Amino acid sequence: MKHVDLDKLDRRILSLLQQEGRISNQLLAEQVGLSPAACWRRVRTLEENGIIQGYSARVNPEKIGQGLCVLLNLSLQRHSIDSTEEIEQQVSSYPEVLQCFAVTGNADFVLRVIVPDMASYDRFLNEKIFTLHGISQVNSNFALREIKNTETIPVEGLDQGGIDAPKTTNPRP
Amino acid sequence: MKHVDLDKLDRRILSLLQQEGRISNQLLAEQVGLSPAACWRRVRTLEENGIIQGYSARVNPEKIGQGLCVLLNLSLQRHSIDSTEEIEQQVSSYPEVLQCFAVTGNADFVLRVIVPDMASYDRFLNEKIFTLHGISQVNSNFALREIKNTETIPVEGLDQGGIDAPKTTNPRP
DNA sequence: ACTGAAAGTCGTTGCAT
DNA sequence: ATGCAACGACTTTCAGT
Repeated sequence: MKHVDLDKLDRRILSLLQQEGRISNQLLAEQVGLSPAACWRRVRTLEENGIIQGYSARVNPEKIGQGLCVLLNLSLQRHSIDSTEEIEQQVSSYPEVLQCFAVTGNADFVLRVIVPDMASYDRFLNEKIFTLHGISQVNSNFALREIKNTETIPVEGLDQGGIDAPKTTNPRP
Repeated sequence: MKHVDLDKLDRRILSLLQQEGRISNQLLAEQVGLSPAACWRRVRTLEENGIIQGYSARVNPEKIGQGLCVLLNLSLQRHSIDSTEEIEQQVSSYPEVLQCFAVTGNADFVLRVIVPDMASYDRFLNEKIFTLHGISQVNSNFALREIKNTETIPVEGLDQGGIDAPKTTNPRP
């Protein structure tokens, strides 16, 4: 199997740490029902396994003048399908690009771009997108409103996929 | 003006805290060139201003069996344009939906959905999307690869928007 | 607005179960 | 894999500049 199995306590820890990444280990331990030491060791293990990749401050983009969010659909010329790696590296290096996925459908890539305003977006396109080699189409969809924006991966009381019988023993092999 | 002006130190703090949300205040202070107390007060202020909205653990979805990411384009029937609020509330409540934006272009909404596998996505669509009232079109683009995925808002050495003259005084009004 | 020190709190380790 | 206990490190506050 590809992914790690987590017991109820690990999932609770992950859930709490996704909400409150700077919660003290003592409070965390209390809320999951463990001693601080036991809790700390579990967090440690989750970090070492790469399940917890790190911790971040969540910054409100509007409050620092980065209020324009754009979903950019990018298509490549078919003959440049092997120059994608260069494009991907370039795009990754742009701080305005928060997310980039290679996708099925009409476009080859979907990017989420964040900039202060339209003038900045215009500059971004002209300087950083239109200059890429092998681009065939660029389509910008502007975010009118943000309904939901979280990085909280579901871990608790949740569809675990597959059709496995529920496990009652050996929670952490 | 809508957004808050930050000086170089605040921007450095934001940058560091976005990368290492659990860095100790001492190290942070050291890296920005302040005393721990001064640094701590600035962080405090950034939190109180809502510039720092909170802290999160970054969880690797693949490692916990949430390996399928889908960009879902949702269109509404034109006559149900005022029942959007109900749809938005429902969609927000789904843990599989990490992001949802109202956008310009062909679709009305773009959602980023995360599930364990295709079977789960099938269930998600049937149980939580197709059951929404007022939907006209649903289009799923599957993420083949994740080129970049960060929530790190650009704050340092960066396009601040507009054409204002550079400020040299009054960094924190 | 910053520094430095004081007091309280917390993270981290080793040991026993 | 857990709990307890102890030490060192840290956060947070307050007076002084």
